Amino acid sequence: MPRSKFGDIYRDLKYKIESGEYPYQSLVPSENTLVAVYSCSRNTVRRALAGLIEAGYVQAIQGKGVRVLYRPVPVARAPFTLGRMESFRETALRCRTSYQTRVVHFSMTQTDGAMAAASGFPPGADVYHVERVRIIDGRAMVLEVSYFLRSVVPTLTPEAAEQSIYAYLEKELGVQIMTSKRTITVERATPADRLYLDMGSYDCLAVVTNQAFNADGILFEYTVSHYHPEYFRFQDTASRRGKKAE
Amino acid sequence: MPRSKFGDIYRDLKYKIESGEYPYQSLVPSENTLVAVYSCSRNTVRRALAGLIEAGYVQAIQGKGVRVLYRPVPVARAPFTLGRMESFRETALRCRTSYQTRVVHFSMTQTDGAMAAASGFPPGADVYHVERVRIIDGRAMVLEVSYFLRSVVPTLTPEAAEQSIYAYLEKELGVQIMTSKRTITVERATPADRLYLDMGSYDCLAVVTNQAFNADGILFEYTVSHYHPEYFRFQDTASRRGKKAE
DNA sequence: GCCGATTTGTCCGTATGTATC
DNA sequence: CGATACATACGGACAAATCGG
Repeated sequence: MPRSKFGDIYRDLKYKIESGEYPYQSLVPSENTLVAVYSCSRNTVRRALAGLIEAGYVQAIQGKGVRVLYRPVPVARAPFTLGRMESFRETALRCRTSYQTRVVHFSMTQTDGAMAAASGFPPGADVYHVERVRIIDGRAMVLEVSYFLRSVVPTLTPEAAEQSIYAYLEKELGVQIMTSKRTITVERATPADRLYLDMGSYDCLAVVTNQAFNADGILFEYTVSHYHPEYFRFQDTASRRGKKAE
Repeated sequence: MPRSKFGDIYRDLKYKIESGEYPYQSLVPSENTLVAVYSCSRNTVRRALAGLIEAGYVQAIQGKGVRVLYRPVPVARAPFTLGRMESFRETALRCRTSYQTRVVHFSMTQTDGAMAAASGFPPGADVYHVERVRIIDGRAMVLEVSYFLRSVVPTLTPEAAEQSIYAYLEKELGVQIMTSKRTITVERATPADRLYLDMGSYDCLAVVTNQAFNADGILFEYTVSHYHPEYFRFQDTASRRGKKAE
């Protein structure tokens, strides 16, 4: 379902880079060449390139060309990588591992003052409270504590939570995540972490708090994920100019 | 030094959002309105908005408008925040804290096989090897192990490393970081960490590995930073569509 | 439910500036 | 200097989504 031309070009170029057709340190064809290849305007080519730049795949150099910075990641050191906006299920599929979700808590409650301040929910709002353990290759590696706003997510069941909640939200309720704010910190393992995860001798873990907004700009999900250190990895790319020059 | 019109508009809108003129959940003026306000084309307005979307400040909703998602962060919980591309010095200044850098190792060496594989440098390349401890408010909080490619950075001194290396590179050598790839993991503290940092009872820390490319697309810096858990925080925003639709 | 106005999303063409070679 | 390549900016056109009458 190609919904945009620049998206098609983005994916095509990305594939050509990943497959080695445009190797590390080489220059991709010039914008004008790509205009001819894809039969589109320069504007459209530039939008596709902008996506690759943001993804860290290439770097544009004025007057020279667009250089490939992508190199395949050694698989051994990438058991579980964050970076893009994807669900646990998508991540597991991408990594080709067996996965499983266990719901260890499910209830309905209301936000109190402290929780509202931390999450961004309005105080006294009705929310679902779900706690899940993510299991990869038989090892419990993530403990996720989630809250869903009932005014946006009116019905939620432990069964849906056991599967992919996002698939359920999108297909059954028509709720889509449009924007997502994430914060990563390192914190000491709590008793709950030790109870549910195979912490071994580790006493800290990676904590990712996530706020998700739907298409109406309403904050409807607040999730705190506790990752086992050995299964946490986050990748990121930053470019200096060309975007905002702050 | 306003070097681009869309940059000016981006900064102006950002300021208006931060100052509360466009409050949380409100809609900023429509694109056509902004075109009239700033006397520019719609394309230019849209690029400014694209920057705000990527920064997580706003969310565009087709047919409705552009909604403000920004809310000021509680200062108490933000001692030291990564997220943008900035140097230690810039971060310290932004957080209005006293800071200090101690160079604990300085040498010239060559990359061996394992190091080359991890860093991305070519094997056998001449590099500077620098280890620095970052001190904030009297507490040693970051241990940084850096390697600089000598073919790009021909001269480097312990004195320059004690100050801001990036300022030195940019002003003295004309070397600029254009693209930067970052990976965040959580790892067990090493003896070196315990030696230099006030680890207390923590046995893990946040590890940020960084690869920096210059304007020619050459990888010239590889840095591994070990952050004390209490002083590490990373923020991020993701948007679903409008960019690449992968 | 329909229609029209508004608003954002996509795409095109063109022109000019700036950096590299 | 000229040719090439990316950066910025302008203008116009149509599609898709939203909302109100």
